[in-house]
Amino acid sequence: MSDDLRELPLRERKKLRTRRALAETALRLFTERGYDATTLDDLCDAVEVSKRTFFRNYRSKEDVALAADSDLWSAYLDRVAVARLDGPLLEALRAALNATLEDMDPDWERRFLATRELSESVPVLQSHSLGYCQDTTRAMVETLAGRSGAGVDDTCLRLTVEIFVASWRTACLRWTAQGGQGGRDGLTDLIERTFALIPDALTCAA
Amino acid sequence: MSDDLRELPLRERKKLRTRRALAETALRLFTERGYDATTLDDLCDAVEVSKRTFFRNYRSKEDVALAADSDLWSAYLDRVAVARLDGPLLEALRAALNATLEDMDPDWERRFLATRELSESVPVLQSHSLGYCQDTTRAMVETLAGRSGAGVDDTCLRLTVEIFVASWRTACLRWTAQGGQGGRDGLTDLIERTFALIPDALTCAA
DNA sequence: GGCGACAGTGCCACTGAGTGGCATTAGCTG
DNA sequence: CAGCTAATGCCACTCAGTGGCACTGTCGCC
Repeated sequence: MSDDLRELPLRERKKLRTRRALAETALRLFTERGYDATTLDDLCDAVEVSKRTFFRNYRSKEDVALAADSDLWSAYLDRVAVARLDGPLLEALRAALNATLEDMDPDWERRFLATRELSESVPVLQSHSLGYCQDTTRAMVETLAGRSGAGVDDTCLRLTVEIFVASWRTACLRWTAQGGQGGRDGLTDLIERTFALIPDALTCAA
Repeated sequence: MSDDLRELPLRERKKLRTRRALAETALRLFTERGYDATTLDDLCDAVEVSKRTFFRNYRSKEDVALAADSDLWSAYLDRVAVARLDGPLLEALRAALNATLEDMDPDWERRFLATRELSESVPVLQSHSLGYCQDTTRAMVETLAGRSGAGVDDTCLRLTVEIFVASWRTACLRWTAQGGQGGRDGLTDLIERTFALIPDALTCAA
């Protein structure tokens, strides 16, 4: 994931730099001044880019705020697409998630925590973030269904993926509430414990 | 739920009528012309209301499109708040959902199906709709946690509710894909079958 | 090394969602 | 009928997001 490759054409390098500066500065401004209180003009001013350029890099104000989320999901999808995935699906998906988390850029963790905190406190970001989860779910179901042929019940497959994502979000929520305690390992740990709770969750009494 | 009560003060009646006209017309226009292609000015023109009045009734363009969703969730929350809920929580939540569905206004079913179809095809509505689910989840966890004291593990409780919502959405997705086949009973049926699939979903192989 | 092609950018004008303020209307009350 | 107040209409404004066009820095080619 650490693609600091200076071996790109100069144009690509510049563009990538701009992309990163936008995401980085956006996260800082949104956190410092608040999401609504920060206009895109403010952001573009700070990065010294025109608004038009912003929209060539990100589709919306929400998108740039959730860049760290997006990075994770796209890395995860890539991995699932090529991974072997043997044994119980739910377990395999979790293993792939752990592997993806370990492979993320060292700086990603900090950005991700800030993004999660922001997302918790801004409803529109929350919704948008859930939209990402949904898109990822859909893509995963397609990938997995295509791979195992028509042998697997579609509803069952979808349900598995939905439960996977629900567990991830539950773990993630707690991690964020703890201020990202334990860093990446802490998160992995919470994921493991949350998944272990699933059987209890199905049977626990009111 | 069928609150066609003509026994309200005249002012309230008018306001309610406007609210309903907005939701009804919005659903029709969004379906006929497309969500993006319909501006709020178009809608307000059709209902003969000022845009200012629209925003006194609904918080956003997405809100009015998802009014049927909102109706369901708010009715469901009301029920969960007063229901008895004995036995396994997941089962109790499902029973409460069935009961809520049965109690919905006769016309609600049609509106809901149209809303679901719209939501499937418009990303921003999809996200917003997921936001509703999330808000409902949060509210339910609070209600349930408050009721059973500190005896229940918070993470486990949340996980249960998340799995409940995930199952509902999976059932709902299929119902919508089938064009609402079987109406309300068909939906209830799908819900039952989807919930029955949960154990399989946890163990099914890749 | 100069030169054309072209991706990426800046600038400008525009649409449409959403808000605040204030005057006006219409329903309620005595 | 007169007075109160909630609801509405109207107007002006901010800001997200888009389309068009001119410009410039980078790359490839001779």
